[in-house]
Amino acid sequence: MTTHPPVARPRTTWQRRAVLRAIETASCHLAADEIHRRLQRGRRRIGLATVYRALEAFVRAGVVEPVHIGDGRVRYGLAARHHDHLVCLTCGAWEPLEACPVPAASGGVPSGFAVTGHRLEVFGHCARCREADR
Amino acid sequence: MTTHPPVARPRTTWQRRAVLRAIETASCHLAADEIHRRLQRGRRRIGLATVYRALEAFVRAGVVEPVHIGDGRVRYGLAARHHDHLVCLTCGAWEPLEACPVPAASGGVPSGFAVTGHRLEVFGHCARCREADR
DNA sequence: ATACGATCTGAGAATCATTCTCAATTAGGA
DNA sequence: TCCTAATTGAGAATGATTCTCAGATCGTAT
Repeated sequence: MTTHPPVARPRTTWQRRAVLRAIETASCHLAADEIHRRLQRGRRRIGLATVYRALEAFVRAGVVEPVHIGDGRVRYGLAARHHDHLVCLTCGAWEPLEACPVPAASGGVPSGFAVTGHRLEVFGHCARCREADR
Repeated sequence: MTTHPPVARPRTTWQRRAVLRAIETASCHLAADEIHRRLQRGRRRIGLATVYRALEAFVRAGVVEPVHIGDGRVRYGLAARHHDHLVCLTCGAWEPLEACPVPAASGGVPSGFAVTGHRLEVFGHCARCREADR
């Protein structure tokens, strides 16, 4: 038999290309509505629901990675990039951590598990908030 | 001068004690509405908004730690406990990582930043999914 | 113990991100 | 080109979280 499994094959549309391009060219992670707003600047309109659907497809495909920074909305970035962050529990500031403190060979991971990446968030209070708090 | 800074000093109320106790006695992370539901079982009623406010206060105080697992709601656990996880990108399985691969002295953190904790998520594909995928 | 002011609470409305609905459009293989 | 399933847009629906405000309560000073 030649029939392939009933798996949905994603289509290539200008909308999805636009969403991916927006993420690729962004200097930081973008929330869905930010991507949507940026795309409104072009000639053709794109619906917010479409942006969400495209993001869902990319995340499922492993191309894009969702990140929660605690402000109530999800941000998206290329999965290939490295994402470790510093989060201030007082003001909510969220900034990338340059040096990655996670050893390449992650200890404690079961032998059968194939590691493809990781995300580290370091919590605490930033200098500014500690200063203001005293 | 004896006057203390105009910083809000949190009060101890039975509601906050109940919320903290619910988190402490839980076997896993709880979402706000789960905590609320558990507390409804007691004699006295407690409002959902109060649960959220208590959680906010505890998170700000560094006692409780919020965790996003991607289902659209935030879960809470004691900050003292360690929370590193293994996430399978294929089946979505999410399990605690016993050994913590993150060095105690997190490198790359600015000197002014007071670290109170961290969260690590290691992505990949579990043995079971890799087996089923071939 | 009592008084008083600041903080906290409850209930429901309001907000906001995300998902769903459905008719119309479109990608892409035959 | 044709056909069909996948995709889209607009707005409604959903669901988590936050806000509002009057009344209850905590904790310090008296």
